[in-house]
Amino acid sequence: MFIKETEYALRGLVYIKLQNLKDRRPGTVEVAKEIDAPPFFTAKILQRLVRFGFLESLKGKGGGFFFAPGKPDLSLSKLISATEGDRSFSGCGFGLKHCDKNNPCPLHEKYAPIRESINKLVSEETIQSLAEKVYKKELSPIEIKNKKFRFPFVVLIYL
Amino acid sequence: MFIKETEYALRGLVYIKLQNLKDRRPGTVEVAKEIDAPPFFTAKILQRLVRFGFLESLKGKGGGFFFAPGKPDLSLSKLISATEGDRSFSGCGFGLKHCDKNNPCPLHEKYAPIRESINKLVSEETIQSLAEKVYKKELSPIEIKNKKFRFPFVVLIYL
DNA sequence: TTATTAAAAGACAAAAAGGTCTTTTGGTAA
DNA sequence: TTACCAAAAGACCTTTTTGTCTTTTAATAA
Repeated sequence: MFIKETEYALRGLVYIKLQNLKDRRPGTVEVAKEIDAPPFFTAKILQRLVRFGFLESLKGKGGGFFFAPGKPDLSLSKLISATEGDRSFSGCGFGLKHCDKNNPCPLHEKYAPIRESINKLVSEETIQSLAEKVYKKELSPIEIKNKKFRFPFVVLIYL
Repeated sequence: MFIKETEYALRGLVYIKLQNLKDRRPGTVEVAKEIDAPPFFTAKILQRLVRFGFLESLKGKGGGFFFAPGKPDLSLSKLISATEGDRSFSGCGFGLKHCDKNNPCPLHEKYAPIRESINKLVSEETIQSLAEKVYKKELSPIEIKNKKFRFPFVVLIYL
């Protein structure tokens, strides 16, 4: 499971990109509300993402967050590495420090292909590609605990 | 990524079962050393596993931990549910509270099959089946930070 | 240039995870 | 029955994660 920061970052970025596609620049309060995350915490996380260089921001009236037009897409893999640190993607698929074909753990044989699928997924998919998918579909709002959300709760690949 | 408790539990249980196969009942100190985990913390975790009913223990001289002979195998899935709580296996493959065929997140289509493989793996494999694999192979010791380990560092399925 | 808006910065606090240690309890063997 | 051994119980501590809030800085519009 990802830590919350990764979860909120992932959801937040996809939401921001989705709004960008509609020529909008959402702010922290809007983002937090739409992705169902704590507002102040969301603000802090978005700040970090800006410092990472993943995202641009503008202060003042009409300000908000947006992706720089020229930049290449941000893969999930890069985002996850940034927010999760060494926790994730530590060589072997299991988080084992020392597990490979020569020193396999008893799960190695069966998990290796799964691991590869995951690697493929997170390196091929990007924040932008996910936002595009949502943009094209325009999902109907769903209700959770008396709140309505139109934005899909993207993304917590966990186990 | 699993929390440490799950990681140590998984490794510890497989190690204990492996020793049981050799008619031994290892104690906390031995287990901790072999799986490279903090001794006191390992003790606490093994205690919890006994309370869960996954494992038996015997106090006093010659005491230690062992699996009750009659009992059915313990699937990884059951163990993980116990140690991780609601964190894991929350319906949808992504940890999304509300994501399915009808309300898919933009990753749903590509992650669903991965998720299924993982579910299959953790429900089919058991502590005992993993221990058997190790038992039959008797892996050569590997060296990590000037320490030698013969027991494979099982199991931290993470992303 | 002033008022307003919104992000940046950073202090602070609460909760959860990770880890340590001491005391108690229940066995074993001599 | 005594000495000893090893797990059980639980108090306690540290670190990390999660979350809140205030102050500062920068941009915009009037």
